[in-house]
Amino acid sequence: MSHMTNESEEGVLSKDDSVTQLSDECDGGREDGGVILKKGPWTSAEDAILVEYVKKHGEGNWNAVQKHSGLFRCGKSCRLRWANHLRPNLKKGAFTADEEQLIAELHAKMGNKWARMASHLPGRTDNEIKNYWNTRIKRRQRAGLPLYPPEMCLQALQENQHGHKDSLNDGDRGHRGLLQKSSCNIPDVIFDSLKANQVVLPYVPEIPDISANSILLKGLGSSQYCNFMPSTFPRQKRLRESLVPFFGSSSVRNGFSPFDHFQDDGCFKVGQSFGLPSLNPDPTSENSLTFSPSLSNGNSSASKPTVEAVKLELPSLQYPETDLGSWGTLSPLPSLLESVDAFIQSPPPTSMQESNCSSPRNSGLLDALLHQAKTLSSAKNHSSDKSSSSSTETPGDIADSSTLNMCETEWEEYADHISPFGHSATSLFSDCTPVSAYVSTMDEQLPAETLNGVIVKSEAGDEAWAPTGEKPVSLLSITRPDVLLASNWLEQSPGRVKNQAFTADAIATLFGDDLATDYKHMNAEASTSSQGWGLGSYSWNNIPAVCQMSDVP
DNA sequence: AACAGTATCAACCGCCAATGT
DNA sequence: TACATTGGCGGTTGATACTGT
Repeated sequence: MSHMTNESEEGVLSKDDSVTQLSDECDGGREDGGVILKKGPWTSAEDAILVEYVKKHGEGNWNAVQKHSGLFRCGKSCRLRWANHLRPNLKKGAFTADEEQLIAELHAKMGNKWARMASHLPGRTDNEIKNYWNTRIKRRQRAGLPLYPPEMCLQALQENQHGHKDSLNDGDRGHRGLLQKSSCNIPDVIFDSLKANQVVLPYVPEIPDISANSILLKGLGSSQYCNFMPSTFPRQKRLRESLVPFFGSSSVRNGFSPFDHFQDDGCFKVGQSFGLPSLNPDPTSENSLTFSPSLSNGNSSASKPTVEAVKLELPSLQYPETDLGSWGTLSPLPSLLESVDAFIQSPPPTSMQESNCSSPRNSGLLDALLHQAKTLSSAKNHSSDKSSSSSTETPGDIADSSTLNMCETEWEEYADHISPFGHSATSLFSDCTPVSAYVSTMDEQLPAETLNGVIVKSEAGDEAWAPTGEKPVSLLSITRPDVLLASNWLEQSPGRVKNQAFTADAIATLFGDDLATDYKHMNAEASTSSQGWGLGSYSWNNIPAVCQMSDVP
């Protein structure tokens, strides 16, 4: 008959444990094999029993502990107790500065892989590291400090740039391989999956697997402190948000964009980790863009009244070890920007080969919107121009165009103006919307600038909680992959001239003729620019935030 | 001193993959 | 091959300690 042995009878239960014992007797431990297993804090006597058992029988076979040692603990509990508290060589006490830095470094590379991180920290347990990260580091971020020390980011990226593998990486190659898939290459994974779903389903309402979501969030540098996109936002609204970029036009004129750092998620994370500012359109200064020292007063997690905070994983510098060098160079800022620019102009071929329609790099929401706009434009002009875009393609553009067309075809199947990726894709991008938690140091370098008279409209749902004394800031993002990829897509297209005209029509349809005119004009300039950057950025500079998907018929 | 809010820590839970039967 | 068991992992929760009012 099952029973819960009174530890006092065995000399196990101490006075201090009486409450626990009573509690266990009340709601009971888990009954397992006729024995009610104890839960709650371990007593020293239990520890002694477990230690003795492990000395005799070694680790493992934890379920046998209960059977053979008289401990009324489940095997899992025994293993956990041993691993976290009883095993030899455990290092207790606060983390040293070196350990803290190492944790940050490891987290930057691994994300929430606590066990793997623990393997690099002798004497430390995954639980310790996890708790540490969830408390001290978060607090650090709330205080406005960069999550990852800049010097660490710099070092790590420089090492990657030179193909150097430090001891940290050596022990984790297998995982690194995985990371390469789950970090910068995550979008491919996710969107491959999404595409697969699309084959079966006409509409993918959600990514069912939270892990996929979290992976993408990791990869795209989301942060629970940098993100306040409500997960329950109406799809349409979220899609609209995902399509409303906020590029400062100064980025074109000056040849420098504060968001050049963010041309891919890895680079974004670099920037984020460096405490680079986020661009927060200030709804109160209608046409201006301001760099806000957002979320820097430590209250970011307190959320805001109107927007449900989405609990997400902390950002990570999960860059692909081998690819990063070609993706971006982290060195003093100008070099970084140059590298990113270089990437923008010459994205790694592998990314195009490996990714497909489902990859946000050459497809995604912006493509979909553009296509939609094109369709509208075509209808508006009573001319079917659908084949024209493909007709301008050159053989070298097959890959891009095919994937684009593929997406367009699929996109057409979604008559509700929802992303072909469904809510998930939208929300994924939305959820990845970074709102920097770091104090801007670039306010003076990059003064606020108008958006060509376009009124920035901020809705309640667009508003994120802002630090005390500040007004809610819009979440409209400048680091959106869809924006970035759109820039790429437009830039790379050999049939760009026609596409530009075509796109201009689309923009005219969506946003008005003025913008389209500006668009064409700027494209003419951009096409001669060695920067090769103006097209995407300018076009998105001028898309008014007031445009809503709901406006699109 | 009392109370509330927050931080910290230990432990549990559910899921999943590997392994065994 | 199917099912059960085991171990590992990450997320979450609850108790306690700490701090500020």
